Amino acid sequence: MRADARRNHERILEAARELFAEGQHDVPMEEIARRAGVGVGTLYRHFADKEALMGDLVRERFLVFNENLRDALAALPQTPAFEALALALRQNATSVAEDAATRFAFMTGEERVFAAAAAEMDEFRTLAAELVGRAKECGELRADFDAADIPMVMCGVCATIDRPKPDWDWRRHLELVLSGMRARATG
Amino acid sequence: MRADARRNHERILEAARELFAEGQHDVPMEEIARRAGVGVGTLYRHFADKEALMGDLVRERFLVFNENLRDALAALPQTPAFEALALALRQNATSVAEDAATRFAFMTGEERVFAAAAAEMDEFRTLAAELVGRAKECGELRADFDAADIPMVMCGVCATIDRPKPDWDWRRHLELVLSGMRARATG
DNA sequence: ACCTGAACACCGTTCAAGT
DNA sequence: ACCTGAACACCGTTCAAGT
Repeated sequence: MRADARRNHERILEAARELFAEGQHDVPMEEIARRAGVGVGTLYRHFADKEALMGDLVRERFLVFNENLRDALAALPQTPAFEALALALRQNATSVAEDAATRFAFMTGEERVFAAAAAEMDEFRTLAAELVGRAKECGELRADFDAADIPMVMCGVCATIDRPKPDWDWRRHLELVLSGMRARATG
Repeated sequence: MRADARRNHERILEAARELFAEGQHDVPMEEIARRAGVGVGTLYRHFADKEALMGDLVRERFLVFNENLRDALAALPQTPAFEALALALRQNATSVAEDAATRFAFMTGEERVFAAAAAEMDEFRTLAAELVGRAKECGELRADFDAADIPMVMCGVCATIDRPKPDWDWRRHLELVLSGMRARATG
């Protein structure tokens, strides 16, 4: 790939992140191209369509998620496994809250958006399963919790993050879910 | 309103429900009009725009939610308050799961969609507050749970309902949340 | 009063022409 | 190889003409 092409690729992603961050709910491809300083044709040369562009944003976000999960695993066993898991989920939610582009992609994205991040999502599942296993072993996480429940509950918290209301607070939502995950004290 | 106009109004809502139920993610206004047997102009005579149409679908769904909450209140005190609340939430989630049109409206709707159902949502909040109060009184619901958390967690479960994945199960999600809501046994 | 559908606007996507 | 932007397709919405 030529140097100018690579630069354009980066500029397009950056322009998308900027425009979504500026608050409009959706952003036209035309506008993303203009902000990136390229023609629409160039945008479509780099990304098959809008879903592919959003897929790349999702992919980058999963790289961050996975780093948070790896940090959590690295903190074991000094940190109790449930607390390490809870911290990683709080970090992931915060990272989504700060990135309007990914949030839009998560909420409106069809299958093809997530297909672009399949490898990273696989790694996410593997790391989550490891962490969930460790937290169950020490009896801090309820025994019937499944690793696949992690993406599911995160999806729920994301929905709250994405539609802020005066009397909603996604941190409360997450803490409530964490509380449901925590094992009850055994008699 | 003339009889034929009233019939058209009903037909349009019915057509929208049908088409969304048939599985496409979104449905063009043109297609809704055709299915209802009217011109697009007529559709726009009955509903200011697409959001207003979806708002009416949301409004009807809230009528069902409120009925479920009233049933729960009527079952007190024979039924324990927390169980009555849990049943109502399960019924509401099931009703959303069976209505693709409302689900789409909930997930993609902007403020204006919910504005159309403002009165019904107010009643929902009132009923939910009453039920939450009763469940706290008997110590079955955790004391720091707020009535406003009900719509918030339901929004999270809706997100799971709306994007089914092979290893996700919205009923599990709801039960997990309910488990987080339940008061811990006091020492 | 209410209905109709051609026409317009907006935005995702393509492609012939350029460097 | 890569870039450009005019052109096309699709869909939400309007409005002049009809009953």
